[in-house]
Amino acid sequence: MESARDHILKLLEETTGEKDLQIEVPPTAYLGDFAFPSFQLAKDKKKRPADIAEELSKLILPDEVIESVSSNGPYVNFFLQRTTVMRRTIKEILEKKESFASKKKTRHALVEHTSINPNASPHVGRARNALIGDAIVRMLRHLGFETEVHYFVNDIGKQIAMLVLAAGHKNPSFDELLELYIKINKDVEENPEKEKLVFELLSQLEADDKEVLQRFRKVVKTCIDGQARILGDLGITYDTYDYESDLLFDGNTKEIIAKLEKTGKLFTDEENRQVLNQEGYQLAMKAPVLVLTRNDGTSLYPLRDIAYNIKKAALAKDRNIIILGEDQKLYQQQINAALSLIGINEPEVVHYSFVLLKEGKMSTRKGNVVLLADLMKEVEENAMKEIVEKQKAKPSKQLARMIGYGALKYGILKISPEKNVTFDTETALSFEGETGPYIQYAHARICSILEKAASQDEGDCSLLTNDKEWALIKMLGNFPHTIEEAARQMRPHILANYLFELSQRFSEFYQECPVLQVEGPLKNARLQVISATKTVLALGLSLLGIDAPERM
RNA sequence: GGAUCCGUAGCUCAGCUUGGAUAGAGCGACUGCCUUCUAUGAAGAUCCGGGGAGAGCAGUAGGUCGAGGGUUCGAAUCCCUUCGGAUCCGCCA
Repeated sequence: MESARDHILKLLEETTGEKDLQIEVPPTAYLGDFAFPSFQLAKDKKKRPADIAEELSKLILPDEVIESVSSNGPYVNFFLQRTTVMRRTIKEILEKKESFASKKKTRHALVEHTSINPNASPHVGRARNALIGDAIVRMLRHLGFETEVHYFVNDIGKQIAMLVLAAGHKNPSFDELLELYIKINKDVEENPEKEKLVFELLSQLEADDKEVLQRFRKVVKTCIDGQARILGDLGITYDTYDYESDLLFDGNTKEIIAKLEKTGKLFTDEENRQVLNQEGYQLAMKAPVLVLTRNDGTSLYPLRDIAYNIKKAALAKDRNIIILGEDQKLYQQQINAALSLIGINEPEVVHYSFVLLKEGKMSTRKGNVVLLADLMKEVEENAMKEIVEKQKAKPSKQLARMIGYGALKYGILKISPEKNVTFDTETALSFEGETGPYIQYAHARICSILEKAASQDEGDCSLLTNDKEWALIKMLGNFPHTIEEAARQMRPHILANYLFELSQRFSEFYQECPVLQVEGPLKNARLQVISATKTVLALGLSLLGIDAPERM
């Protein structure tokens, strides 16, 4: 169904003959529900903005959706026909339920996210990648994208080789890996001769030594299984794990070299390595080159990465998305430049900044990290304590997880990706203010009201005359536009912020508009309002990967 | 040294991509409401005064939008300079 927003845009475009006009929400409600600023139009037509606005306000006639149109200086202000819009919005949400604002599956997307080095238990900084990626996946799926999720496993690096060395022929558990990893890093740093052993392992691997390969595979498997279990507990899953080692002897790398050779940008350096000249791509480097092979012709990581990107580009039909830390920015530009050279579409990249600790940066190598698994445990325990204290719901591990993980996820997702986050446990554990549990709580309150209410008959929306009711329903009507924007920009925090605001609108509404204490058609109408609100809250939370408990 | 991102209330952040009406939230502070618990005062009370609590609501205080310049009828938003923080700048992956 056409939203009020689209309806106004259509009328404006018909009236002015212009396209791609923008409308906005006025700063205060008494100015209207939507507004059209006429500055741009005035510039094009060389008229005074106020004149245009006045003219338009007379040309656009009220209809079943628009109650009145007026001009205020350079703005055309639209007041909606509240009853109609409220009735339509509520009807649509109640009919479509969790498929509200969804679209038919007609498009396809590939999203690569997380892709943590398989060396240890993930820390909260890495979690940011997974959470952002997962939310984008969920939003895309809702918006009609058949979406496949990929995880790239860097299983043949020096870091893994060190871990293999440290593990020896033993079979360390996932929990032991972190300690081993820290120890071996220190060890190698202090004893340079150990480094030789590391490189020896790597060259054995590349020489296709089956026994060494097995040792690598075993450690990597322990690691990936452990990481997948933790992320799986958070509800984050992957369709495909792509192993870098599979690209090692892949003939594709040879083909890529051949293709690049034809561009004339590839040269062999004094050490007999294949190097790509990247001048002319405005890369902020002292020497814009990308080294692709060793002198023995074996591939270096960038070449394998290009091969991987080509693979993904072939799979991704409409959108090809990757989530990367800000440290990968320049490197990804290099990869993109190489891709464009051989006519491959580059992926859409979301870069996020790091999570810092009060004490400084996190480094798995040095061991100064907050492990995701530890934090998950802590928020769960914290939530359990709250539940027991409040005694409003039956305490259960499941509920404590819903609330605790909700707090954790929301705390990270509400911040725009390019912002540095200084992580502070106390804030992450808080359930007050702009937090996941606040939103979950609004949802749970609605559930218990609906449970107490007997009748669910058709209500009469013309009885909804309170401004808070209108503000709440208008907010519900903004949901489709919000997730479109969040998915288009690949910025889940837009949805997170929306849900908080929606919860606020609900609380304000409930403060002024009793539901159970009124009777008859008004009661039914209000029950429908909160029922629709519940649907949107639960749906929105689910798109962020957050559960919406019915009691808490 | 070069490049990119960030800098908005005491603290944490939206708003910036697409310039536009009085720059918005949350936390913390103060005030009130609501809900709830409670010792106690008088025989007692659904009332009054006291105390506590809160995933509830509101009001108040809190701003040179890091600084300086420019473009524009109009700048938190665009451009330049500058300061502070983060990140990166061939033989790691």
